[in-house]
Amino acid sequence: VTTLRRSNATTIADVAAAAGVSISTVSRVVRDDNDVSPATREKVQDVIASLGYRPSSIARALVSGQTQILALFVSDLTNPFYPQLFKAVERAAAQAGYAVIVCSTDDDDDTAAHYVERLLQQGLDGLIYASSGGEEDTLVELLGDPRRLVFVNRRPKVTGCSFVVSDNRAGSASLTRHLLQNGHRMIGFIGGPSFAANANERLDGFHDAMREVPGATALVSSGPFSKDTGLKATSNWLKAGLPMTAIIGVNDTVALGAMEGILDRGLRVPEDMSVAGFDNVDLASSSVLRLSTVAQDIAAMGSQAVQILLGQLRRKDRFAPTQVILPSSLHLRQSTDARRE
Amino acid sequence: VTTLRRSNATTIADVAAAAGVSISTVSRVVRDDNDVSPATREKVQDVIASLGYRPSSIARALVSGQTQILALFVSDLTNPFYPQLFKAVERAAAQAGYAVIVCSTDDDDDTAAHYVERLLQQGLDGLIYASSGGEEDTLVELLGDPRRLVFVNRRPKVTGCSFVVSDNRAGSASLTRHLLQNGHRMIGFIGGPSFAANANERLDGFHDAMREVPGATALVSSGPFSKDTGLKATSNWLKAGLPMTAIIGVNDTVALGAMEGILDRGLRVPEDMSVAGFDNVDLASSSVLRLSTVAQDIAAMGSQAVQILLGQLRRKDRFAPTQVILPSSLHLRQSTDARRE
DNA sequence: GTGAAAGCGCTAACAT
DNA sequence: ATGTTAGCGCTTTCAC
Repeated sequence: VTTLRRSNATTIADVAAAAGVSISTVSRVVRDDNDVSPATREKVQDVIASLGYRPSSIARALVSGQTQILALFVSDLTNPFYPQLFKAVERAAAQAGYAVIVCSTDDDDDTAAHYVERLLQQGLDGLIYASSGGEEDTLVELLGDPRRLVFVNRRPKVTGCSFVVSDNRAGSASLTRHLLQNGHRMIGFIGGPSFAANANERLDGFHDAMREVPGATALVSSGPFSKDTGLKATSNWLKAGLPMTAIIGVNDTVALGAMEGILDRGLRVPEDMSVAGFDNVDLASSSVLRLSTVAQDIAAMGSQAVQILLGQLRRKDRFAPTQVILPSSLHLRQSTDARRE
Repeated sequence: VTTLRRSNATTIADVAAAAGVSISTVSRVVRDDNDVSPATREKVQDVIASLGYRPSSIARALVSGQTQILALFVSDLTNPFYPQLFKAVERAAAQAGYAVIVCSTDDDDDTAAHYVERLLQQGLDGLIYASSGGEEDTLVELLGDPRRLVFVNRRPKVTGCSFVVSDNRAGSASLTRHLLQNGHRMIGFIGGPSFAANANERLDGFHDAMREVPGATALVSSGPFSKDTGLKATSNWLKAGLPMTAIIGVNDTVALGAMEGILDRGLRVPEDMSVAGFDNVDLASSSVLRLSTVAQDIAAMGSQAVQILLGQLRRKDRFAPTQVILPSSLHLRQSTDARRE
């Protein structure tokens, strides 16, 4: 019985035949394995080159269980934070010979779970989860091994997993302190969804700083990580006649929405209202925004996540999670230039 | 010889054993194949459910040659056009059971070629190329079959391939005509790199419209699709004292850069200078920009590309490329509100 | 140093 | 309607 389903690609058998050696020898050469005599090695390599042979990762995956594929879970690539993260992840992954599949979860647990199941079936080596929120245990359980997983950006509730996050609380506190020092006494904080640890930490930092100044009033609103959340919270506050003089968005996108709300109302930034955000997205430094923000080292976050993940995948002995907290830094720009006093 | 490399996953053999049927019967049930008696089918399905069996895509791929993996090539995910495109592609792909690998080419042919080689080795069913530029023939050759490829966003130079692009020339012309009607007589066009067909088409459309008005003066500059290109071109023109009253960016990012250049110079948009772009990126509608722009139907572009690609992959008979040109539409906002006369 | 052969988990003839 | 068997392209014992 001859199967005609053959693809046009050269196989290891072709190489072996052409080189007059056995398949195993070719395999050894390809994998840089043990002793192969220099002579045969060279001959095989020549044949490989002339035939343009490339080992099939699929066949390899079937026997090794490794696909050289990583997944990056994000909530929404439309938030400019994620493309920047992706670039860092992609670079590090590509360098190690891994491809990366991007999955948008929209911060929905079911969506994430479905993706994981499908990817597991398709054969995925590891997962970088940038938008953790709810059912992390389910996730770990599905994945079957904490080694295959690194959380990024949002600190997970589950223990025993590796993660790379920013020092959100301290960053937020230092931003808030800056505003307080500039004389602001009523500051609005537009937070994120309650399941997002980074949002909570930033809110905590905000309160930390506000509590240090007697008489300072904190306004807090929250919603999804979107422009609209910033816009609506700001409009509501403004409509209600609340006399705050500064607004902090839980990220730059929310801060942008806040700016829109301010401008739509005919007010100016920073003369009438200071605005600040988080992430230091590319856009923040633009002359059209000049947005003060707490910068995260997104590139480090991405590349470290990959390094940690690949390290865990490699090591077969017992596993200890790596948990890193990256320092954040305050970038002050014109959106918080005005002084109150 | 017993291999102990077994992964913890349930295999088709486990199911067969547990259900007391042969492997092929299980395979038939899984694939919804021909006649299996309702009784056995149900029994097998029960066992599958209770064992949590999931067929290995890798093993499947080895025999079928299909991995259910698509790739999306973009130049730079940091340009907000691409995340929007990705979302459309991802949705359509996921619906059909495909995962999508994103690759950033930075508009570099070598990078793209390397990615293709690696992906081919890893087993990739099809490719959506959103940032075509140079060596398309090499690409098609590498891929081995035009069926596996759909160009998007930029029309390829090679013939015989499917693509989905926007009606860039007409869109650009209608935008330009609008500016001319508003009294602008010296208009700057900041274009993209020469290898990008969409940039060239937009420039052509600009010239089409400008030529219709005697005495209208066209200023043209170009560079990569980046904010910086817009910023620099604008600064140069302004510094040179050129009396243009409107600037068109080849995309919204370039237009944003132009805005920055104008603001940095202490000028206002639109009072001193009208600005317009292309793509209608989410940010364009923001109150901080209110950028007039030629909108592309990005969602349609992405989903149609996937449909076409999957259709081509499915059909094994002879192949005829599908080439679609999506209409673009003018979105006028405040950035072009000022009238000259 | 090299080869033979088993097997990774599945699909697809080919029997029955 | 169901089972048997031969691969898919590779890695990996195990012999020699």
